[in-house]
Amino acid sequence: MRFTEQKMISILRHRGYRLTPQRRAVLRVIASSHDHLTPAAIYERARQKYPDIGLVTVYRALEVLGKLGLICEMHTGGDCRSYLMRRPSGHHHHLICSGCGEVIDFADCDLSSLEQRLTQKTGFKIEGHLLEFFGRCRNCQRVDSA
Amino acid sequence: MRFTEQKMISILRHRGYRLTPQRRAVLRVIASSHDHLTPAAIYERARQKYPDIGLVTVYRALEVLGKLGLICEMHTGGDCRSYLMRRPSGHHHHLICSGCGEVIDFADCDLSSLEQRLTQKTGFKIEGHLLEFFGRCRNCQRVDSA
DNA sequence: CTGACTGCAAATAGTTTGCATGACG
DNA sequence: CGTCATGCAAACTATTTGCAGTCAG
Repeated sequence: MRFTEQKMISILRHRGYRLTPQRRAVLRVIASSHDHLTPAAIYERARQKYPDIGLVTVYRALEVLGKLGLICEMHTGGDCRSYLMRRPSGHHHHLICSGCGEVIDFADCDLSSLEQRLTQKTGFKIEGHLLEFFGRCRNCQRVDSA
Repeated sequence: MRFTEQKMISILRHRGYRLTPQRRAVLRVIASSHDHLTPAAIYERARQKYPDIGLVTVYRALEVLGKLGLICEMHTGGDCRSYLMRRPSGHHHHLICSGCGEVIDFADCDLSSLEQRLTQKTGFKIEGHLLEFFGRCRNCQRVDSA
């Protein structure tokens, strides 16, 4: 379901972008994390493998990766900063642990009956939706009750 | 379903906050708009009724109103800035027109079966969710096809 | 080679804070 | 009248842009 590093690299090349060590570093950080990361967090981690990378480059890499559909933004309930994570292909949603930040993707949402009802009631032509669940993962539940 | 201005004022007082002309202005702007507004937009509109208000005051008023549960944040799909609008009581969701920004609230979402499935599959204890629909309102559909 | 990419520094945008003054209750 | 609230300016954080040098292809 997830993009492999190789796959990502080939998509990058195929669309005429260059593969630089910096982009590879950003790619790896995102691909190897289950959490949603801020640009700053990605920068910090990328620096461990590639100390000379600049924060600006991280921003620019994220922009490119976003354009290619390899990563996507997160919308957490609390503050509204944009978080990012790797992206399986196509339509999907997130289940986010409020304890550790782990993110699980899922795709099987059935909102069609709700959508129909809303369309009838409002006359809106519905084109998309955003659905995210918040909760505690198994680990954090254990910690909670300890 | 929506809070009246009177109701809002009484809640404000009841919780020990003062009713100032600035807060009243912010309250009115939000209460009288069907769109989601940025702090800056609220500031601009409030200024028409109360020219001396400062942007900082708008931020602080929004903080208070948020604390009281009279307004809530919006999460649009596109950029991640926090938008705000008046709030009916309790749990609800938004249907947002991508054309004009009109927002319609609704509360009748049934996600319990999906929630159960996710809980079983992942072990997460689900505590909440964020659901928003995007589309075109009747008016904007008309404009689109013109 | 050469145009795309990087890194620095500086600019910009959005939001928060410190503090003296003002006004709600 | 005593606080709480306001408004200004300045601080801060997050992100974007300009530009000269660098490197992937």
